[in-house]
Amino acid sequence: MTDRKQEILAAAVAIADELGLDAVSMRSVAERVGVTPMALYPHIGSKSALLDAMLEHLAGELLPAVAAGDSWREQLYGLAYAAREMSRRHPWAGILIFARPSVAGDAVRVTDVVYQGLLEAGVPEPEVPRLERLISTFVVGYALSETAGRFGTRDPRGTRGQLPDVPLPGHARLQRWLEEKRDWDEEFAADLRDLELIIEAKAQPPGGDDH
Amino acid sequence: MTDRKQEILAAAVAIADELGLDAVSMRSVAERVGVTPMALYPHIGSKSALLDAMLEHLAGELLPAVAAGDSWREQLYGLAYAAREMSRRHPWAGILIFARPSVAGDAVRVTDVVYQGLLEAGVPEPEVPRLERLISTFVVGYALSETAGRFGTRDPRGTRGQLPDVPLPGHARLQRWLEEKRDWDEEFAADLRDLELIIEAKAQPPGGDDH
DNA sequence: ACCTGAACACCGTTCAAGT
DNA sequence: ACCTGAACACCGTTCAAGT
Repeated sequence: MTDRKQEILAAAVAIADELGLDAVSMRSVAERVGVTPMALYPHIGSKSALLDAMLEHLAGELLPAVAAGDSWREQLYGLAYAAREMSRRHPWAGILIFARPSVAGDAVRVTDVVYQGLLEAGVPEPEVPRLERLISTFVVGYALSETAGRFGTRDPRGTRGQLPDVPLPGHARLQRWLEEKRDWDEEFAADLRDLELIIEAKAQPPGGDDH
Repeated sequence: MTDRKQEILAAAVAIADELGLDAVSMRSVAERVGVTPMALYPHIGSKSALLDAMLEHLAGELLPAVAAGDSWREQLYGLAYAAREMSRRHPWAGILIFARPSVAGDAVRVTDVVYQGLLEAGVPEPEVPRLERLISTFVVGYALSETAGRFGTRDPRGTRGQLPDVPLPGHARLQRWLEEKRDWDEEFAADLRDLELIIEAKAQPPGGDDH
């Protein structure tokens, strides 16, 4: 990656962090770099390619969090928390991950760490890719729901929602818990523990000869 | 909702279905309705409000799938499959659901059905809202991953991915399974069964006095 | 090799004007 | 009450031209 491309990418990430992904335009990035919009094209190809590069940058940020951790539990929890923190640093991460089919080099390495963790946990080989997708879908979805505000106003008496004029027996019965302020850190941790239940249910003792 | 607003909404949905969400512009919608772009504003307020109306329309499409089903299992499975089918009818659904904080009237009713199902399954009341978010996050995330192609090229030898020059022990060990063609219907069903494990682990017998 | 400037076909939205 | 037309400040991208 050339210096110029690096510079363009950094400008795009900075703009997305500060003003949101919609504010990333060839024109705004060019202005930040100090150049004409058309000067970007030889370096990054197109707006679409720029977004792909931003996506790959995210995977690169995630990789360092992957090295540490002895047990598969530490590895997978560490990665999940790192992904969520990344989503808070870069609130546009979730949208990009879901909206763009990506197999960037570093993203594959992150996936590989999850594969290794699940294998170590004793998940049978044919089940591992599916469970990786299940877990990553949830983790990215959760992070995105947080940053996009999907979880924000589920109480129908919230600012934007008006109660439909039909009975809501579920909400009525849960009223007490719906009024409580949620701790999203705690909820994420509880969700991961629940997903661990699935892993443990699949896990088999590691063959006849235990090490 | 006035006839005109109905007509505008239908035009927007049709354009999104045919040409993608990005093709939905005030100008393209207006043209389809047979009117000037500015004529839309008194009826729908803004582009953002139009997207909110599209989101609410999705919840309205989901509601009929909710009525049927006797057991909580039938209800929750039925709803999950209906959501996935809706996402195939309207590939823009997932993006909109994740990107926009929504508590439309009908969306709350869908959530209420999930609450009722989880309560009936015996999940303790304080856990129900969290599990609803866990499940809905996964279901919408899965549907979006499918339509956006996130699952498409996870094999690093895929069309777009080039293998990084680092070893990938997980991929290496799973090579046989990664080469297999996936059945996404089957995978979704298997994922739902796994999530049911979580529900069952939380479930308690329905109190001392059985109804 | 790298950048510029003008141009094209698009956006959402405001505002004054028409009927 | 409902719609139009011109205008403003934006988009991504192409193409010919400059150094």
